[in-house]
Amino acid sequence: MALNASRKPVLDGKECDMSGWDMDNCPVRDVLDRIAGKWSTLLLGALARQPYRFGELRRLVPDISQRMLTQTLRDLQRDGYIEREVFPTKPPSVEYRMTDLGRSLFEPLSKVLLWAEVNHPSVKAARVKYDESELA
Amino acid sequence: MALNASRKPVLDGKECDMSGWDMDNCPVRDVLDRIAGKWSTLLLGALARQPYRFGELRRLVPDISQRMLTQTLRDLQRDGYIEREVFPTKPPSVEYRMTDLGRSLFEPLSKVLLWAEVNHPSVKAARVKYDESELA
DNA sequence: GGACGTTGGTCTCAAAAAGAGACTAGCACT
DNA sequence: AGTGCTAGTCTCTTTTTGAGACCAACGTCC
Repeated sequence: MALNASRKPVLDGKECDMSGWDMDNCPVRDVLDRIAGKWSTLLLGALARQPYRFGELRRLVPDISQRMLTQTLRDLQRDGYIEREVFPTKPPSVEYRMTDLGRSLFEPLSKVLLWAEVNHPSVKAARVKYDESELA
Repeated sequence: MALNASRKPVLDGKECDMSGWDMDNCPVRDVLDRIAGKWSTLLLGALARQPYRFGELRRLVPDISQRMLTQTLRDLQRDGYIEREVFPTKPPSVEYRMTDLGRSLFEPLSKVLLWAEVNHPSVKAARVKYDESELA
């Protein structure tokens, strides 16, 4: 059984030590499952810039359904990342804005978004390579 | 229409300026949609520590189905974050390990994981508060 | 004054994704 | 000979998501 050539942590243990993670009651999963949705990061990114109203967000993210927009906003609100305020205009308008907690989350999250933007070519190249080797 | 009280960017524009995002062909979405899956970050976190075999990962993440484990690993492999190597043992064993690209992604990603761990109490508190105000 | 647009949703139905569990093949161990 | 290990795949059911109609109350246009 000489498989395990290099079994030492790749990252500094202080930065992110998952060894103590309780898989059945994992705080990281509990938090991440919510923000890992298809639309969550997108909406957080938009609201990190400025507050938006429901219809503005719908226009900003054209291929989201109203159903998912409502649901995602509710989820983000429930977890405390955004606030919802109704204005008694006619018809009533609703504004969504980021909370301090949301901004605090978006700080590290924006780093990942930036990574994605920068490394998109590498990922696309990897896909091409994989697909080529697959059809062989 | 005095809704828009504070419409200036919340974060430093240099860090993450989404203003130029093309929603119809967005690199960030293209990359993130893959790693935003329920299991992706968990597997990346595990493989960031050390290489694992299929069965080891299954035992490490008990509530993942074999089907989703296979599929998620394939997706991560296709995007170039992990490598798959088959050893001609009997029965054959398969080892998964992180690539340099994967490690480069996991660096900012681990910051988000850390945030989740640290701020889990705040999120749970926000949920309680929301649920209380809802049933009123 | 009646048709139409606007607001922020909800409701229903269809499609896609995910979960549960049986099944595979070849070999080792008992 | 029976059992278990390996890394999956296949099928079936349940959950999630998407597409689109519908809502009520008001403003505007003609």
